[in-house]
Amino acid sequence: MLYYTFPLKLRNFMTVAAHKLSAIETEVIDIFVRGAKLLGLPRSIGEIYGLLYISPKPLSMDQITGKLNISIGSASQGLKQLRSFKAVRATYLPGERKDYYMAEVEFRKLTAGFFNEEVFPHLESVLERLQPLQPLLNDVPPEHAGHYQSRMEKLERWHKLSFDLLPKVIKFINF
Amino acid sequence: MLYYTFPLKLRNFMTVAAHKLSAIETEVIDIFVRGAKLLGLPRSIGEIYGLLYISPKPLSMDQITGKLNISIGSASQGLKQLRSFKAVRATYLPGERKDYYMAEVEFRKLTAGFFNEEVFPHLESVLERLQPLQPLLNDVPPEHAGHYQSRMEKLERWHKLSFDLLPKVIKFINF
DNA sequence: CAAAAGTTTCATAAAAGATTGAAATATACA
DNA sequence: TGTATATTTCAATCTTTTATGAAACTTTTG
Repeated sequence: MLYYTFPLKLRNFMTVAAHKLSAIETEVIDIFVRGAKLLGLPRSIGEIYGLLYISPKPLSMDQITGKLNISIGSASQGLKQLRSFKAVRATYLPGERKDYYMAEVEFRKLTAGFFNEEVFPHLESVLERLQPLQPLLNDVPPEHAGHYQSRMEKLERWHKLSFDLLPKVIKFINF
Repeated sequence: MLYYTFPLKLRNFMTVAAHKLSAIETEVIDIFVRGAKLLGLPRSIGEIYGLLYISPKPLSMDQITGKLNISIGSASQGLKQLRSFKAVRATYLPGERKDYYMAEVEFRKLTAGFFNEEVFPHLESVLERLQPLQPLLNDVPPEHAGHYQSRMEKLERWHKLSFDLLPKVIKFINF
């Protein structure tokens, strides 16, 4: 197996203390770090998930911190969040005291978990802000009242649309 | 029209020098700032778009910087990005030297622009990283070769899936 | 029940990301 | 063409987010 033996400057922005990661692990993790950023998640989440994704067997927290060179705090928090949207789960290994973690690799479960835990709640909070707007319409200059009214209605339609649509999109994604 | 006359501490995190913004403008902008964050965009983008969304007429850059109390740099960059995914467009106003900007308020155009300019390009870059992985498979310990192989294939299937799916989802959103 | 092992929490440090403002550039007008 | 106006760019600064690591907490085991 091919190992890097010193810290590797990768593609001019990702520096990994890679002496514990094989070339293939490094590349796969890189992909997930990128994916995490795309979803607005911290890089450590991408690192942890990537490592577990490619790992042939479940890993303990100290294996994770060791391989990735991240702090136990990061690992604990990252695993917690990954568990919260079911991207990772702890497995029981007989005779072992530690928890061992493995990646959920089913696309449908990942998308569902992410939308339900990370996207949906935020969307709901937008709705709450829409309510108190109506009374303010009274204080609008009369010549623009119509415009304001119609923009607020459109806003509500948008919101309702995305709110109704999201579950359907998730279903659609999962065939 | 109801105006705030001094800086307003809004819901414990959004502080607006609101003396130039009506209550309704402030609330609408607040919603878009939140939405921007949800999409991973800077708050200034949400502010600018929100202001233009609710404004009855197109606004110049100095009107935007004035009303929102943001720098011209921010406004220029923000408008540039908003233009890049067609969320805002410049309109010609006869006899005016400045550019005047108005918000694109059609949901379908917004989503299409955002996906095409902000999401899609990032997805493409993932693909590029997938290619150089194959040769590394040779250096994997034989007992795990099968596992690595299958994970990489799954990764490619994911990627293809999301790549093929996104355009369909966009179409689906727009009925 | 005490000690050890494992994990979480949280104040602080470090890094990343956004905003500013001034200089450079571009455009319009006289 | 020269001046005024408008916009863009970018290094420095500020803000927000993420990572760290030591202490607190929990669980296991002898």
